[in-house]
Amino acid sequence: MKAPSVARLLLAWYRKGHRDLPWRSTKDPYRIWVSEIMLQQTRAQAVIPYYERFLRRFPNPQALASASEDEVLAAWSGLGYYARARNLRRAAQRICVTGGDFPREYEPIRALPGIGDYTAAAIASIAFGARHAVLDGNVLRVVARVENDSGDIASARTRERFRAVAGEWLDPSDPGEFNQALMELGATVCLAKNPLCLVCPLSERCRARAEGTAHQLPVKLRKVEPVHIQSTLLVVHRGGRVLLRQREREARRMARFWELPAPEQLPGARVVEILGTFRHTITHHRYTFAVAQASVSARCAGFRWFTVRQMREIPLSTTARKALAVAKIIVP
DNA sequence: GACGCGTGGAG
DNA sequence: TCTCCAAGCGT
Repeated sequence: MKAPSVARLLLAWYRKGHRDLPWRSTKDPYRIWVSEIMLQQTRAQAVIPYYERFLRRFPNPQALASASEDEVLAAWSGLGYYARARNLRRAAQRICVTGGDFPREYEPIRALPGIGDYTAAAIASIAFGARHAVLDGNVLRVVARVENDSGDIASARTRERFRAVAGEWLDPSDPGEFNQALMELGATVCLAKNPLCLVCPLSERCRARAEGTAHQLPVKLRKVEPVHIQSTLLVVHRGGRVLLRQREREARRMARFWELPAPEQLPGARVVEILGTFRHTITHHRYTFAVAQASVSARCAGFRWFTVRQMREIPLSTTARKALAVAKIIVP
């Protein structure tokens, strides 16, 4: 008797029960799109509240396209990778200019800003049933283990090989559900650290499990050394308002975000008292910030005063949020 | 191909 | 406390 296919095993497992995530209950390409962008390098748990708030605020591409960049960034603030939000808005504008309907084919979807191979395959398969296998971190891990393939997943050759395997596995009758099932398996069973092989529907045909190599796959060679940085953020408040500066439009990262000044950015400031410290990591940069209460005598060109209420309406950096929490001006 | 980009959770 | 990394993309 022929062994059941990967797709059959996987879909049977998936249909038996999976996490109830809000974007699973829709085929609206706009909602699928927003969820896929938010999920890039971001855990589902972190995405859920942002997804729901974002869609209430921008329920369709037209609403998103007509919003200001600051409004969109404010809704994204805290989620990270802010280029995603800028690209999302730009893509919505492009969609609205070209008729207002979300593209239905892989190629035009792939051509939108912020959409790469993964996201195009995810949207095309989930929203439109197109036969494209997704290749994300979950799929790479599952394929590496089932095939017991120790290729470096940062290399293009390995990724092409893995993509071919996922394409072989793909269930042509429901590519979208198959893709989600494969990613769900990676997210909940075929875990990076501690794979739950005992409950895995693919364990019978998993070569890494047979060889005992699951925990060391997939192989990723490159590694960036962390850099430790110490700095100070100044909290200047006066009459219930706090002094903030805005990053330049051209800044490489977090452009247009409002943040607290460092001492060198506010030369006239006088430190009154150190209120505390906190840590924050941005990619491989590990910051330790001291939070200092400070005062200024003169007016501060390029700065603006914000109330706590106003801060909810602007893109506010997470370092500023953490520092203002240390200063007990906002609640974390 | 290698980097840079945010954040918070898990172990 | 520290490391690793989670539904990637653009340069």
